[in-house]
Amino acid sequence: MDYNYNEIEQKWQEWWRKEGVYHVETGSAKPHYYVLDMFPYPSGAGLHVGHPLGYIASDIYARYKRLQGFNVLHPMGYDAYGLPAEQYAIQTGQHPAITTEQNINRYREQLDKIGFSFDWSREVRTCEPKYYKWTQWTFIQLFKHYYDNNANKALPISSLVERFAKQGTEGLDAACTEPMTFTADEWNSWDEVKQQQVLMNYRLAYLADIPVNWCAELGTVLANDEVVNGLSVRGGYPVERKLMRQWSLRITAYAQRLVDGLEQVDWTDSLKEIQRNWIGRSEGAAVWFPLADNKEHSFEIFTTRPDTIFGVTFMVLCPEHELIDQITTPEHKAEVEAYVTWAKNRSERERQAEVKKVSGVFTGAYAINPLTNEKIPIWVSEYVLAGYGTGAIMAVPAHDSRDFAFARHFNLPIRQVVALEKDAVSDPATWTESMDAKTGYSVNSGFVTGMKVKDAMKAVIDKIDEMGIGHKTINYRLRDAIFSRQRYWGEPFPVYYKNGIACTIPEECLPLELPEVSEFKPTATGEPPLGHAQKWAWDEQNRCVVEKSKIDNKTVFPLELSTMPGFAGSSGYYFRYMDPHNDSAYFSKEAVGYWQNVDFYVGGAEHASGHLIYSRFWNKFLFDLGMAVKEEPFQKLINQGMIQGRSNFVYRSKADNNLFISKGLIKDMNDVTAIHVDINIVDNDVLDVERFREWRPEFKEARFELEEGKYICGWEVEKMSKSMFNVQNPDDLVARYGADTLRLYEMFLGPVEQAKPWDTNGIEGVHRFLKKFWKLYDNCLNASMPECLSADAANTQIIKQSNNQALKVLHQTIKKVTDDIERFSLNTSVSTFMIATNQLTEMKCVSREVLEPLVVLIVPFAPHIAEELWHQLGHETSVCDAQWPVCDPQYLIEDTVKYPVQFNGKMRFTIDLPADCNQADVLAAVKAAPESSKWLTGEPKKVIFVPKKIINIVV
RNA sequence: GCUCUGGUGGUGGAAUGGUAGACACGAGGGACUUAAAAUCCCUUGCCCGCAAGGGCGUGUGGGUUCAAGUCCCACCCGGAGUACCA
Repeated sequence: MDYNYNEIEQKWQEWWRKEGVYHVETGSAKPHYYVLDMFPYPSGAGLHVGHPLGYIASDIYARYKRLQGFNVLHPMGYDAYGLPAEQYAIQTGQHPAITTEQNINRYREQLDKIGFSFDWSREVRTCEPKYYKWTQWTFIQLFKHYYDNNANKALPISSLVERFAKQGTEGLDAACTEPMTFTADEWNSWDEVKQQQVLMNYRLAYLADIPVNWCAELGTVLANDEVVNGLSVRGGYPVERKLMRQWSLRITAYAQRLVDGLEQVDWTDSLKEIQRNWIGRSEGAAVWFPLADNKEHSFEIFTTRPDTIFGVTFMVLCPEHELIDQITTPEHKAEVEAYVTWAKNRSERERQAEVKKVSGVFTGAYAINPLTNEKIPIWVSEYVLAGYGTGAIMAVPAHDSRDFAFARHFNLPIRQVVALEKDAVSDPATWTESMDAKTGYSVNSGFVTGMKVKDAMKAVIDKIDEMGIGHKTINYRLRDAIFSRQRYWGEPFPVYYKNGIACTIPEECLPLELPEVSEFKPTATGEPPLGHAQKWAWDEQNRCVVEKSKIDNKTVFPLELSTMPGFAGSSGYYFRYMDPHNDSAYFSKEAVGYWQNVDFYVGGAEHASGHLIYSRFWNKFLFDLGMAVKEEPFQKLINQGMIQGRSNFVYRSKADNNLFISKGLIKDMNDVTAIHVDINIVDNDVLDVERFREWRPEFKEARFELEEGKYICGWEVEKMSKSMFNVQNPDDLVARYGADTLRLYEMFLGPVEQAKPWDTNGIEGVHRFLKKFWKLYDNCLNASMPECLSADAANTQIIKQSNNQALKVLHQTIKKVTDDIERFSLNTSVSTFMIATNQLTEMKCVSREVLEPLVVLIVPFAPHIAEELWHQLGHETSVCDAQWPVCDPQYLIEDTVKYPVQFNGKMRFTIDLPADCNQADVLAAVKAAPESSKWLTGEPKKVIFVPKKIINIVV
């Protein structure tokens, strides 16, 4: 019987569904294991071959764990809110919910064909009210909590209110936007509006004025990558930096815990490094510098190099700094204002793209160095960022490369205060770059001169502390997360405004459902799309959403018009899978108590600094509330590499527009134009010329210069995109080769974690392998298995002997495949299966003792063929519940070792020797070998012998 | 600029300091076939050589080691991310 993959795969997919083979129960005597994929955004383009790469890897692991006896949670869902559906809605009027539903159905169809072991009864969609109810609920909790640095956790706002009423800010150490000090009397004297304003300073979800890219023409805020040269990508309208009142999450309160938590998780060092860099913890000092003209006033700077304070030759403020207006002298006013206006309107992207262009302006004002009493000029420049530290720096051009570039550009003095050796001082005028390293000794530095850099840092901090002008401090580059979007297709905020005060709707009234709108665009007055909703006001008495016309600001109030960003719904979705249908809680105590956290998480590296930070923050907050039981959500994590496209090209003659020249025949690339050609009409770089002529009307009359009867295309690795005609759809491959082949091939392509170009050129080989694998079983199943097992007496000895060899192959395979899965080297396990199959075929193995465990080994990789063969071998229950075979080392023992013999580290020949040889035996054998005479004359200088590995003779 | 990551045959890749190129693809040759498909067998890193054999070889240049694709230093090139982070 032939390997009829289409029939087999369909049959078992249906059977698995019917039998509920992948249904998972919470709470079982078995050990639990949670395998999660980053859920996809269901785009209109459908699934491409890059998505399944990670899903297949995690499915292999999930199935492997199940075969080892674990109760495995392996769910899937959709990150269903997002911009593309909304953009499509604006263009066509089609409701994003409809588009999203269609796309989800398409994704599901594609996923189903690949044979994943997902428990679909646990599916979540972030855009469904019963799901986003809990996103909104979490937001309300964030709103109702603040971060107490002494308790080192989130605490209820109500306890903060009590504290303020009793003792004001006395003894309070809490995360906040602006530091505040007030007494209990002051607090109690304030009206509700003022009190609420103060509380907003502490809430973990808070409103603040944030600079955003505002495009008046589009009536919306744009992301950095939607702005180029100050114009919107869409439409080319002007974009300005504007302060807007936005919801933010005080993720910075958790910065230290986010750094510390990395110690507990099993992630790659590079990923941890990315996160550490993103959080950007840096130790340094805050120092107050008084103004020269008004010594009563001073401003705060942050520096990581307090030891270099004797080398300060100028100060720099960011263009947003509030001090600029006050200190700029009249003669510099015009120039400074012009610069500030220009710099403020530049996007962050622009500022960063032009690193090497130095710009800035002198304010005319001076500060006093508190340690030297020197008068130093104050400049303004965009290289100092408002969002980091205090937005002001002390510039030490000799020891900071950016300060150095600035000083050179504006001819400011440069003074060396650190040297590698105590007397190795040179003239900075001769330098080509600054000396940034934190090594060496302080020079020209008053009381720290001669100290090591590290000691000088400490000495300066102690000194400024003593003088009361500064202190040691820690800064993080992590910023609070802006949580408002001026969009339609997202979670509504459960917030209404009572005389300007933000109030959350009662938790019992959740979810607050996304209202219908007449248009998905912003309103004419620049309000977000929810401004179009007629029924979008909160009736406090009746606790329901009512018509906007009923707003009286007494009992009916306006609702928030912004919606939440994409990361809102994806930050805690892994909890919901544990208990997806719970209507009374986010998830039950029992469910989280059983599953704990995600054991193994697979997803793209592009989420290294976004999703993975937000999720960890979300989890820690829920941990503080006593809901999550683990501080870290994702115990082990791997990133699947990006799949790049492999484009094909045809070459059109510049002299003749209908003539296409095969790649090998082109003499000069300048004579031809390379044109992208659809990879679906190219096979192993050979163009199907007939299909090419049909492909597009302009190629109908195409003529070809062929080499050996073939048109050979060129190729290049590029991004996978429609415009380059290099998109590969998994369905086509499943139809042509079957899901098992696709699964194996995606793994065979290379290490899961590495980026690689997609190329179907090798898929035939994997498909051939499955055919061979099938044949290995088909041969003996046709010959009727039982007879193969119990051969008559005359053959027993022969069968036993060949069986021993086959068992050795089996156990080698068990060992290798198990090890490979454990270290996610899935490409090499596929090779191992190929080797085993070739060897067993050659041995004509017919032993059930060998072939049955082998079927179980391949289940994670190729579940369909495995289930079919399992049943053909006489089983009635699913192979998914079989037992993972265990390697028996007795079959792996080798009697002889093939020793490579090296002379001076160069391999010259090999020699077969008994495994228990010692160095003397091996050396004697080598000396006796005829090949040695060429290399060995006289006694060896030295012999290195590594038992069972190698012998190296130094002559 | 910064961060991460990669660089091995014609291609994808293998090799946990110990025989570089496993396993595949492609290519070439052959068997089977009326033919094709399918299948099977052989060859296939580069150079010299009829061969035996030898030399070279993991981006480049150094270094450590009996031994380096693997470890260290410097550099070159590609990919991804990015918030000039004081």
